[in-house]
Amino acid sequence: MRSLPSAVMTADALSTVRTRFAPSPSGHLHVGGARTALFCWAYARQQGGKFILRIEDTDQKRSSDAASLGFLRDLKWLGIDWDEGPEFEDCGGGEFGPYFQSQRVETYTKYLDQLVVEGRAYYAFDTAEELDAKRKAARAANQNYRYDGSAAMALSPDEVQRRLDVGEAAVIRFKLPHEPIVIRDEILGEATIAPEQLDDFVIRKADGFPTYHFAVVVDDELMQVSHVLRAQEHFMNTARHMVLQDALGFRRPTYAHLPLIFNPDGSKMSKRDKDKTLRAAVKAKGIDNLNVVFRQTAGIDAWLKDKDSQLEFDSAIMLADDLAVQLPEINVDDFRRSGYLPDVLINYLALLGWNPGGDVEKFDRAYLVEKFGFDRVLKSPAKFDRAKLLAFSHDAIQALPTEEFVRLFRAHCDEFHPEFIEKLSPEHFDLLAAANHKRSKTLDDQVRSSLFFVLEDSAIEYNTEDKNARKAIANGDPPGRAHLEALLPLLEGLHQWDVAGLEKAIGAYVEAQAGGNLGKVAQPLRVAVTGTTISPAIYETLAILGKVSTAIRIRRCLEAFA
RNA sequence: GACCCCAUCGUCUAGCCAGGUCCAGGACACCAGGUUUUCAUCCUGGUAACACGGGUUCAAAUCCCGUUGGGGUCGCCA
Repeated sequence: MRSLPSAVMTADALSTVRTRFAPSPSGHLHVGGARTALFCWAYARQQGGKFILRIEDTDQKRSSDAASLGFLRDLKWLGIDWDEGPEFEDCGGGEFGPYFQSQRVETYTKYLDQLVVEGRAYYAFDTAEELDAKRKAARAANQNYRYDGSAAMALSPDEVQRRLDVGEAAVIRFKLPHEPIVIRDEILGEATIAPEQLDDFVIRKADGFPTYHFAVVVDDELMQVSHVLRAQEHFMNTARHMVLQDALGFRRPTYAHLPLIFNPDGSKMSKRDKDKTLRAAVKAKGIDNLNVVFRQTAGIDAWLKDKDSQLEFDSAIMLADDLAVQLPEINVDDFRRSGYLPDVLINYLALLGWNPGGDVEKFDRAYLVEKFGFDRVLKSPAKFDRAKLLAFSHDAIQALPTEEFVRLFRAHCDEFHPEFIEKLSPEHFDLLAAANHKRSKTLDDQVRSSLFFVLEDSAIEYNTEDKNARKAIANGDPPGRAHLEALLPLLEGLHQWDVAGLEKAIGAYVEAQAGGNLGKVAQPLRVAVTGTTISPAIYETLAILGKVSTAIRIRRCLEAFA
């Protein structure tokens, strides 16, 4: 270990790198949060420091334990492990806890009291309604609203105490100093904020909890956070945090504000986007066409009207199914369900707002850890491009050895599509997985087209109007229909029902009756067993399906197209 | 509206800080052709950007100023 030059050891410098990811536990981990966590983690790992996870649950209205657990799993799935924080599997713990802000209220109160005693903060008794009215009035008059603390500060200490004693609701506000505030940011550079741009902001809510600004500042100090990496929407907040640090005599961490991640249409990528999609679909279809379950669900009207309200996860899935709309993937968990590999998501996310320079864009965690630096983080927002993510996924899936793909596909089905595990023998499942490998872009994208394997024979539908199906069955000389009729007894008499046996038998038929053109025979077969022209290679498809189902489906198909 | 930040192909971006090697490179998407028993791949080729206007300079995508455009913030949310 070499020692640092003494010049670096200023009062503000924290010698050990400690980064933190500090989400509020509302809902799942979304991709923006995941990227912030990723960069925090990568920087800590690179510097041999610590990565801390802290749960910012100071909003009693929103917090829920189940939600906070959900994204711990998401983080682990991405391969982002934390040294300190909530204990989960082999992560968490640490000597600077508790890591849930709701359990640190006493600590905040101590510092809050200190500021009040020192005259740097004061009680204020305005109601939310009063403030709201003033804000609206200011806006109507085209004026900037700033809180006027003169009335609150004019209150004598005795008067304040008396009103507190009778239980009047009060917040504590920070008395903003009058000097300009210079924000230094590793990514954005320097910005000077005039004190008039800020006002005496609330640091303790009426319910006794600190506001975000206060809790962040206290915790970052106490947890010895050296580097704060967070989304750019917090840039202005930095000024508030800095004046609080000064008032409290705290050290100043290094700040780095990350560019935002947008939807392709330029709107901010939000967890509300799913509900937005659903509302639009409901409105387009008309509420009367909704499934009765939903029409009768209490609150569906309120949900339709309130842009901020969110449906429960299961309800959203059901409604999307009912409306036949695809919900946008927003959360890490959504991408997991969609069959993306964690390494792929990590790689793509890392490229949003950062890159290692040159033409390199495929890399793993180790490379990110080695190369990550604030100097290569972009300043402007990036749009999330699902097509590019899909392309990355495709490459990664194709690079997998087939045995590995089979293993991952089985794990994916275990969790999300158990019917494939239940209805197929282990051997046939493996054959299906292997047959799907080279057609797959994700672990999930061939599930829909493979459904015919697990459906009842009678559930296969033949759409005689379908152009491709008609072409396969009715066209040609002889037409596909004739091939099916000829093949039926041949297949029913086949003893070796596996890929090799089928290839031999059908291959021979093709040579003799279809001029060696496999497509002439494979396509009718495909339509017969799937109802569509889409399936894995035909021999694999038939081998997995089995002789009985194949024969039944060929008969049904011939009837349908008769 | 006020303040702060930003600005290269449709998208993510390299190049900019240390001006010339950039009539701007890569990837995704798109288009055309080819391979393939379907689908999906795969191969080859192509279209496509320095927001605009002024400066500085022998020379500007790169430096400066302005305009325009985009974003963020302005909560007892975080």
